[in-house]
Amino acid sequence: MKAVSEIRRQRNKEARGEKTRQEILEAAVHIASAEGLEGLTIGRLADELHLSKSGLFAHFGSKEELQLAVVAKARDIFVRGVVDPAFKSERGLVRLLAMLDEWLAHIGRSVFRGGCFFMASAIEFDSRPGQVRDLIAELSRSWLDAIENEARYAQTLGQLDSRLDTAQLAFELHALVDGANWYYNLFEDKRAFDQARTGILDRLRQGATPSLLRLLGEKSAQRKTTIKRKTKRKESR
Amino acid sequence: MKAVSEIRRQRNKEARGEKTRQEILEAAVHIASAEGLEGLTIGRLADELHLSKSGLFAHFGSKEELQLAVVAKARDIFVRGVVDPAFKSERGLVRLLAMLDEWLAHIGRSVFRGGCFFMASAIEFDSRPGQVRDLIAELSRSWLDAIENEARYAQTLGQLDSRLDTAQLAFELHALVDGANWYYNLFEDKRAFDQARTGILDRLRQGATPSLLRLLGEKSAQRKTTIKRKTKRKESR
DNA sequence: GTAAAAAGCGAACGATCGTGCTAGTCAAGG
DNA sequence: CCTTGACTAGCACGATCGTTCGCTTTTTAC
Repeated sequence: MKAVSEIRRQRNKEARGEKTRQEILEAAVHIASAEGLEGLTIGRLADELHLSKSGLFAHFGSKEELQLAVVAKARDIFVRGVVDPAFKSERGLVRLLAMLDEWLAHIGRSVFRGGCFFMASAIEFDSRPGQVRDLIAELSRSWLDAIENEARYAQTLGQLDSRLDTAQLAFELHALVDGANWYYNLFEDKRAFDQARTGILDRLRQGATPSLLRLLGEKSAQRKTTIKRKTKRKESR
Repeated sequence: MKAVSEIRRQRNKEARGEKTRQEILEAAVHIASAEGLEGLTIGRLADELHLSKSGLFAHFGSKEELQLAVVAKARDIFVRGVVDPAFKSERGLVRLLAMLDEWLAHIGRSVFRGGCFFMASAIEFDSRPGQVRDLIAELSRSWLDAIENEARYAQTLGQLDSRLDTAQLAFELHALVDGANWYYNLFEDKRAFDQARTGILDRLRQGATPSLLRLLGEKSAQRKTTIKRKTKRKESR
């Protein structure tokens, strides 16, 4: 009996409290991406959801708790939209490419109005000590590490030159997506993604072993190498 | 007579109003870099400068005017700290490298607590239409163009391969600095600049003509190419 | 069915936001 | 010396901020 009731309670708890909590966070993460985590205001959020300020507030207890929950929610969305799809690819260089492609596509889908949530909040909080900053840094670090790890695994598979500095590679790949996010959101120009992809493929080609070059050639048959593509100034958003 | 009085008046205007105005902007630009242009508050700014809110406010007339003035001030600082020094180098690839180096050094000096002012405010305002956003976009664009132009000039000098896509190159170089700014401010780790420099030199080497490779070799004699440097996990801040 | 617990609302708090209005200080011109 | 115009302070405004408290409604447990 107790077991059943607890399950019921659990189910119900998720059906009410947790459900609205998730709805709140769903809206909050979008506002926060546009207005910033600090610009995200409880009154505004309550209005948008037709809730009372106090009722909403009770779910979190403080603004910092809300911000932490929003960051966690953003991670969930990132995992579902980027990590999960990419991890369906086989490990190694294919997955590495998938991670970056899914990431770029995720940004291009404009899931958040303010571009990549983590890059925006990283820059917003980098000079603002506290739990929120720590969480953002931790999540950013682990994603950067995931990129590097996949590159290292590609080395063990003989897909990437084993002398390659994978930390350097991960930094550059990340930077290219970073740059695309900046360019796309500031200039509203989707060519950012082409440029990022071109750069990414160049980086990988540069470190690829001969056998792998063929694989890469297939994966991007339509794409010529940088040096052969002169600028085509055609707005394509 | 009229001319003299006007000059005097001008001088005085600069000696009083313009002087405090500059002092205000000096403080404002630093606060804005840490708290964001929106987080920059008039009350806070007035306290810091021991001025009354209304007295300070009168200098600008609206918060948006203040923000615009702050962005303009940030540009001045950027020009003085990055552009001017770099433009002492001879045109072409040397100057291109100087621009990027000065830029990285500028960020590394932590002139602003929140990292590169324009990257921070670009991300803050990219989904916030208005004059401020437009100004930031315009200044960012012209700096990116300046990088590309210098690369193009290097082509005319025969320092860079003429088949190189300079827009792509400028994008990647910018992205590397962008990445360094992100990494440095989030992780407080100066290795970001080494990684960015390594990437930059690799990009330039990649497009360099044979004669230029020697020049580059001198300019970075102590620095090996990426593929030979394995990660040295030594924290160096 | 009833008691307990969870969820949500309304009003109010002190603080601070951006912005006006009024009056006073102060250097410069006639 | 008086006027003028730029500069600054004081005060107050309505709005909104994060947060608290007490109350009502809904849901759950037995």
